Amino acid sequence: MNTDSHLDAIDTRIIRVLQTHARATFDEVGEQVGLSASTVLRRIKRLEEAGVITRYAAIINAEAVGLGLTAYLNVRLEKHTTSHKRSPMDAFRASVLTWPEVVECSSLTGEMDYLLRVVVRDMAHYSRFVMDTLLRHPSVQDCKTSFVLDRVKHTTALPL
Amino acid sequence: MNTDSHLDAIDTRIIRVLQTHARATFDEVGEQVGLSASTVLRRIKRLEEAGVITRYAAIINAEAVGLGLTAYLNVRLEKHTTSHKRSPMDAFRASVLTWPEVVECSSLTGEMDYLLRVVVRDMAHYSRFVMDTLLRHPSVQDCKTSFVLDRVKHTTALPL
DNA sequence: ACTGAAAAACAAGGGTT
DNA sequence: AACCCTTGTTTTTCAGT
Repeated sequence: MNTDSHLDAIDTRIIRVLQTHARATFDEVGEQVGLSASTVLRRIKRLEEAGVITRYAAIINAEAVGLGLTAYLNVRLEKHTTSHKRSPMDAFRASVLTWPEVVECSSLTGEMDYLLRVVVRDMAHYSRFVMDTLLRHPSVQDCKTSFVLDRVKHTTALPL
Repeated sequence: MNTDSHLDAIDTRIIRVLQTHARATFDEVGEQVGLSASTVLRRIKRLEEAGVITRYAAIINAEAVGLGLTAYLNVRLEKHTTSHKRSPMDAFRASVLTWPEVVECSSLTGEMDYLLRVVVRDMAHYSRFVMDTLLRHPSVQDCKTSFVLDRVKHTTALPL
């Protein structure tokens, strides 16, 4: 989790390959960057240990697995601590981590406190999530939904 | 790219493993789901060919590679076609695909037309992107930025 | 630091139940 | 549809440059 992991040009090129082809063999990566498989192996291991590469993910077509609806949800929390134990913020964060529908959650500058990306099967499921789970949460004051009509671009690759 | 790829319980479990461990060997996946490596291989190949698994991605720690600032950008487009060639929508979409800072872009219901997630090195870079690129685009009417203060949750794994 | 060779592990296809 | 077995490939270690 280092902030300055002093990557050289070859590390950057290796990362670029793995961002789109995470199952490439060390030989294949080596061919792309002009290095032997064993050297590539050592560099990738170093990047993993330094926390630069955090994990490898298969990217799944949501519609193909029956998850046809995604929404962005702006959430505003209560401003006051009702209990002496912990803040609404901490309670909300802990809950978000347990809700599988929420695939992404960030705290933001601006009027709304959090932006969630929520992926569900259909509108019935979405409605249940908002009514029965989100709005019932004691930390949540209100929320605003925007449904995704079309995904124009969706990459997991950072601009390197 | 099928919408009904009739996945059985084992396909679902294989996907769950690969979503978080995309470089696992077929043996390792097989151990998790109780199947032999060759059977797992055939099922994964089938999922790839059916477009259920679209690709494999190494997930990179943005801060560790010097990309410390991420922002959500709500964009509203011009409503009128100024040229007879194509709509502002098409022009905007085509441009978004060429802007590397934009890692995510969806069209939404609600007041704003598009939501972008933008990842950059620092505020200077962000400012340049908005002033010199985004707002200069002929299709763009206006935009509103929310900066990410903290990532509470960020998974690439769908809730299966 | 990188390479190349050698051993161990793995992938991938065919035959069998 | 799944398993086992076999062959070719890949990973991983290690001595050498």
